[in-house]
Amino acid sequence: MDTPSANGILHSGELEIHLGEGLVLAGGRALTLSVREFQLLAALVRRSGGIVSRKELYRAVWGSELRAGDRSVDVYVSKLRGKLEAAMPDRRFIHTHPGFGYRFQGQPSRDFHTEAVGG
Amino acid sequence: MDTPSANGILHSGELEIHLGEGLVLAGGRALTLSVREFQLLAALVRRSGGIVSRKELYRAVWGSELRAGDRSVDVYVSKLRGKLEAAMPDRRFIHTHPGFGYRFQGQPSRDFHTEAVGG
DNA sequence: ACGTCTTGATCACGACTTGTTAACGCGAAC
DNA sequence: GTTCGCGTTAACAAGTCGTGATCAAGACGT
Repeated sequence: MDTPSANGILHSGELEIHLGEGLVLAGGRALTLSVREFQLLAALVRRSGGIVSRKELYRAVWGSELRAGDRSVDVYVSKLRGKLEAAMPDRRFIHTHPGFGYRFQGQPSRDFHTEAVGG
Repeated sequence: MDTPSANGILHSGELEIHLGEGLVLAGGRALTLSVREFQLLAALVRRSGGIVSRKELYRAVWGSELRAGDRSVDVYVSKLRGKLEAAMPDRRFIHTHPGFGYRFQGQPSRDFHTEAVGG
């Protein structure tokens, strides 16, 4: 599911992230992301399947230490979700793990109690 | 069945506990546990197969002494059972030993006089 | 059988965390 | 100068957590 590929392209499910160019293709369509949005997505996808804490995400994207009360990560996760969802409705890529952080999942998982995957 | 710390990942049967991230995979799927639920599970799995008393569990998870009448451990065992059972029905991981405490068992055991797992 | 203590399960409520949107200032492009 | 998008902070909404209370069910000795 997750190809860390040599050439600088991350694949995860139907997402294709061209690291060098800042380009993201979702199911073939190009997304328009700001620099921060892009970096945040890249940071999450690099650790696809794992939970990444806000501290780590902040370090990875902003390059400094997360200060108490700073909600930037949450705001950008929200924006990112909006754009991903616009491109691919009925897919949820970024999952919240309260108290721990966020987790990116490229493949939909045969989820045990929800997942109304239409037809 | 039980691999103590390869790199911060506990395996027990079909459970995979990533200690650093707070991530639990049950049969490949990610569970969403609260911090306490996660720590409780980790404390039980660390002593997989052995009985862990409420006192010990409380110390391990809450970091202080269990006070008389405090039912927190029981409540969280119940929550944990619920989530584990949702992920893997017809498996029972956490066993009660009345008067002693709780015991985690990763593998289903073909036990000689108990375990009527009605099929 | 009975009574008693332990454990299972659920609820309500306050505290806290996370989601989301809007306002503001800034700098770039025109 | 005006317009535009971006990034930050603030504000409010929505959701989650953890605790103690409560009642049902189970274990255990007599």
